[in-house]
Amino acid sequence: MAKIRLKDIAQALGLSVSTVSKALRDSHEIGEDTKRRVLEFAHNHHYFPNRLAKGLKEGRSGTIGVIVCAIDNPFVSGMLEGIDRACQEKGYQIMIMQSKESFLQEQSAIELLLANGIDGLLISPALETTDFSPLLAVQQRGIPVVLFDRISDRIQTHQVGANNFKGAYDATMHLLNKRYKQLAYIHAGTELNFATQRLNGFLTALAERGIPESNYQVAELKINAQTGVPEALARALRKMMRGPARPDAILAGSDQISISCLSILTGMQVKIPQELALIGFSNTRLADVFNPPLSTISQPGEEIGYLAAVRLIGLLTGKAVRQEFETVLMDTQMHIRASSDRLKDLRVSS
Amino acid sequence: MAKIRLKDIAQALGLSVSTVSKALRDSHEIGEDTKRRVLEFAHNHHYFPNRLAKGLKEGRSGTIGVIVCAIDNPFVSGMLEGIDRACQEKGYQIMIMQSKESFLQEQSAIELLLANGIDGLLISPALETTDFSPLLAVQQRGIPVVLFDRISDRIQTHQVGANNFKGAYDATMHLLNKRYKQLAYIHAGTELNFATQRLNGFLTALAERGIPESNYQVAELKINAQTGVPEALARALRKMMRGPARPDAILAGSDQISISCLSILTGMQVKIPQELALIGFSNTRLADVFNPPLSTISQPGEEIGYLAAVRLIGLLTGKAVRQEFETVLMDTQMHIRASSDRLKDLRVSS
DNA sequence: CTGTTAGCGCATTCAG
DNA sequence: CTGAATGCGCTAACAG
Repeated sequence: MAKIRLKDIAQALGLSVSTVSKALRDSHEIGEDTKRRVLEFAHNHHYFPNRLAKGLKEGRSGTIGVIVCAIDNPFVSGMLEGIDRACQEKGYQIMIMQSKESFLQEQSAIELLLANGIDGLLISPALETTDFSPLLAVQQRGIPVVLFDRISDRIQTHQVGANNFKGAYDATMHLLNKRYKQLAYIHAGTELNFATQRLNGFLTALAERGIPESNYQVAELKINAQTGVPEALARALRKMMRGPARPDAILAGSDQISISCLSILTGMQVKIPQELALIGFSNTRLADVFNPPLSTISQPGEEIGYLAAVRLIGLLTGKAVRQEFETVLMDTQMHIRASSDRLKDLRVSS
Repeated sequence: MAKIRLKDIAQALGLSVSTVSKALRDSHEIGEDTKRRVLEFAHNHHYFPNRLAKGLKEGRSGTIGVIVCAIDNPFVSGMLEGIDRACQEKGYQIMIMQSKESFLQEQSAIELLLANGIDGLLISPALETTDFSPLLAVQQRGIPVVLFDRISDRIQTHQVGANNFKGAYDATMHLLNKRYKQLAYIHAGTELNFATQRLNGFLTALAERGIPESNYQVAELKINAQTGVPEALARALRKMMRGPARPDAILAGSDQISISCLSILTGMQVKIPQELALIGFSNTRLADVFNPPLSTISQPGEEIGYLAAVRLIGLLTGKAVRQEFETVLMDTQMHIRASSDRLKDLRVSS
């Protein structure tokens, strides 16, 4: 079971290397008979072409670079699963790098991937990233780029993300339909496209229902090196609950905020949903087991990854016409659970 | 910002390709002056050696193959994070494949990785895998293999996993110390090494305390294509709770079983921990937010991944003496929360 | 239909 | 101290 090369097959069968190569690629200029012999021998001896040599020769590597914020984020790993599935189907490899939300790390990831001869780049930009020129440079080198999850209008290419506007809009409408009267939206900075879209969804729903400014509020957490989400959130919630416009329903703008909210409010002895309803953007599969079960708006992570990879591979194989870039917005899903359902009285009666 | 090669540097500086190559590798046979010029030019033009060419030439790829059951399992992605960190430090790339717990998929993953010229293999074998001969074959090809998470004595190599015996032992002692009297251990098949270790930890603790057989039970879930964990578990729990030896404390043998237990028991209106205590092996970070907060035994996933990768890279760089394989068992951590703490009366009083 | 040749980018002999 | 030549395994143009 040693490594077997074209040369070995050629020698064993008394053929030349190039004949074997062509036979394996089913070239028309090789006789059926020879093809059969070669294919059989190759199969029996577990021949696999050396990717390095093939890539070097063909000027392509069959590898796609993937940049995400962090591989151990469950939502991210779901998207990676989708990307992996697409690449598996099409015979591509992936090379994953992490930005850790840092623009600099993202840049060096890009350089490293380029050095490794990736054929295309799949990227979910770091939160820090506002300058998209490195990505434009990648495109100019003839390497297609596709954005997923975190999309941006500062670069022209295929993009696949979630319909955050609609997700927030629907969630807000849900709260209004449940007759909550004093709403709050909590998020962590509107720099990012998706944060803005969610905010707009929230505001649009309120406007459509004619809710006056006195009946809602928006809190933007200031996160930095010293202050993490939980601390900033705890402060904001305390202020909010003691303030004049104490909310009776909160929409949380991110996975971390949603879960921290639940945990902090529980710690503050706030009864959910009796005193305060909570619904949040989150992709956790464990919302059912929370206390109380948490209403969520979730994004189809795996589909986003899958579609983005398919788009990129399309560009790679030149099937797609250039300049016909499209932005796909996948629908989010709303899961109503006890935390935003004032009718149920979670497992007290029943 | 086009692709830049050794040739380009050579031409620009009026040198030969080989001189440039040597200068970049800091060869002693190149003048300091020339080195400086080359290094500066290379840096300014973002030169990176072409990995494919380098690998082809050197007969190594600088790539490590990683096989896991599923990339979107949070525990797995934590280990991948550790692996990635180690590889980042040492300048290796990783190529990740999934077995989906299937022996066959694992085999084809191995073949694909070999075809891609990996220098070493990091594997957490599929649950199905009982035949380790494919891995032995990999070793015989001179490609080092390191097992992580799911270790086995059927192959001789470095192995890094968690001390499952001690984890189960400690958890069982914890339950006994809390004066629970009727214990149950639920797991999903003892084929795997780690399942056996956990079972042994449970039994050893009971034996040391002289608990008679009538005061404990072990339930093994029969999982198959039709029956998933939740269904099998629901059946087992119903039977258990109606049976003669109704337990007052359960130790759950896996992440999925732990969380499903909590959710099913809650659905059955069983009061936790008043009627029944629950502690389980789990790596979720959200145990605090569960209802009630779930006591867990967690494994240091990232460290396991990191250490395994370091071991493998050690073998690759020949630093380690062969035949001196070691098995590292990392300590698990026990997090006591409300679900197994009969003293607290979770957030009724406070 | 099959074989010979050249070259992808790099590291490494071996000459100068 | 520097350069010319060789080959890693493969594909593709060109001969036979």
